[in-house]
Amino acid sequence: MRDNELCEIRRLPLFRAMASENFTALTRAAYDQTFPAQVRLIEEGAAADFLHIVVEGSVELFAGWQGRETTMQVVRPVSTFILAACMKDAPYLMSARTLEKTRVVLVPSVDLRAIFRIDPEFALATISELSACYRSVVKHTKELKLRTARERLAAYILRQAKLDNNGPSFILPMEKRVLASLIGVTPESLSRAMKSLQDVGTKVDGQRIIITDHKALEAVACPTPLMDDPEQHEQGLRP
Amino acid sequence: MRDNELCEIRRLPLFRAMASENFTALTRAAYDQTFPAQVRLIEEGAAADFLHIVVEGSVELFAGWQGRETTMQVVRPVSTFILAACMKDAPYLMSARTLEKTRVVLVPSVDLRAIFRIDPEFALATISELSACYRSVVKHTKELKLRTARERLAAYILRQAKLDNNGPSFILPMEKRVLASLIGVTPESLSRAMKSLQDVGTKVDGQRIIITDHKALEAVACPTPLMDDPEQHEQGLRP
DNA sequence: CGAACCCTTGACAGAAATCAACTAAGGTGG
DNA sequence: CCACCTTAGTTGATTTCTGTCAAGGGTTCG
Repeated sequence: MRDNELCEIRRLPLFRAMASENFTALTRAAYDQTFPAQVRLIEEGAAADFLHIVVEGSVELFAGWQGRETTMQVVRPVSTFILAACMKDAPYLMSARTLEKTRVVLVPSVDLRAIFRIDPEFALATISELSACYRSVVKHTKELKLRTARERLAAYILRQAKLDNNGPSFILPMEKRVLASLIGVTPESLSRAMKSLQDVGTKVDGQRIIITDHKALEAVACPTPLMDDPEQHEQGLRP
Repeated sequence: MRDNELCEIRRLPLFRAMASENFTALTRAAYDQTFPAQVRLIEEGAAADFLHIVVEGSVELFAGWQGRETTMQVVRPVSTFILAACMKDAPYLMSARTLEKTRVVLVPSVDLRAIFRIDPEFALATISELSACYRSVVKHTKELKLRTARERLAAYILRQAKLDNNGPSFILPMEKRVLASLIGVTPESLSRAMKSLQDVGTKVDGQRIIITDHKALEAVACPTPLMDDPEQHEQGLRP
């Protein structure tokens, strides 16, 4: 594994405080790999053998049932995913696939579980990370149950703009059909929702979203920290 | 606090393995209280001062936004709730109210955070508990996005019957309007969904649900461990 | 150049919310 | 003990929203 990545991983909240020798032990057993787009990394129901860390690219977490499929989360660098399954040694609840060319570091979950038993700092960091993950899903669920499709889209746009330095425009970080599934609608419905937001301060030009009237958009989304503020782990660490 | 409750709390996975003196320290600072029905225990957005443990009765976790409201979870004895907010010292994402006369034990979250720093066993148990909480919400979210209202109701009925010794009938453990909100529909829609399930092996008599054709109901719900199996913490500890 | 694939648009169907009325059950106070 | 009131639940009529199906434009990639 390249030193470069090791440093970035080490900087993650999850690994920042642990003892050096334990970090070394963890990453010695780990390996990193680069995948092309649309590669399945994880199949839901399988045993949780590896903690995954996205170093470059992006990964879609999704779930299926009876021929239906839905996007649960999109993970960007540098972040981990499926920590909970690893910690409980339980089957993955979600599948994962790369959305683009993606570099992933895989840490064997047996090593993880061994090390959080001997490194209190790592155990504390794990608690913090899991709490953040939990709170993220709760926010996602609240949004699904409390906001309409149009409101969810408006809120997403405001969140994404904020992450992108709060500029007046940004490029969607995923395909629209993935975004549609993430916010819980069909691509057709997303398309119509986008259109309907053009009356309230939004312009769409391909993958670019332009906010022309921030106040008007906020009037639709009514953002609140209890649904819209990202948990610390969510945006990942930018290089 | 009564010895009786102390024992039950001590038996919880979260507290089972920790050192005795730490458990004593935790519970010395704690106090227990009994509330009538419909009392607000927690307001979303408030600081997470106490870990709550339901000892008797039941508590509804719910969230609101813009005048709308939705039930996120119903907690029954003996279980904890809002652990994640306590661990991160972050604002509660959900409100809580008693559904009936309920006895709750309150553990100051400062003490919690102090003790998981010095008691590795407690830290490990916390990791396990948080992972289970995370996985529960993921399952709830998957269900909302992948199943229709009718399918969610069918799945709920099968899960609840299983918890109730897999008998041919059971009593709904909450009011129907609360169940409706939990599965993400209006009370009117729940009522119609119940009716529509009468064609596929279900009978309803007030609060009692009778399963007359388990196979037929399963054909609607298509239960899968990845959505329908409870995480260990969910059903609580029965006395 | 053709073949996918993504996105959009339109027409339609289906699901669920809303609004309103009515029943039934439980609790309160006379 | 009964009349009254409140509230949960049901049912029907209607509207709104979202999904489905089908078609067409535009892009990318082999």
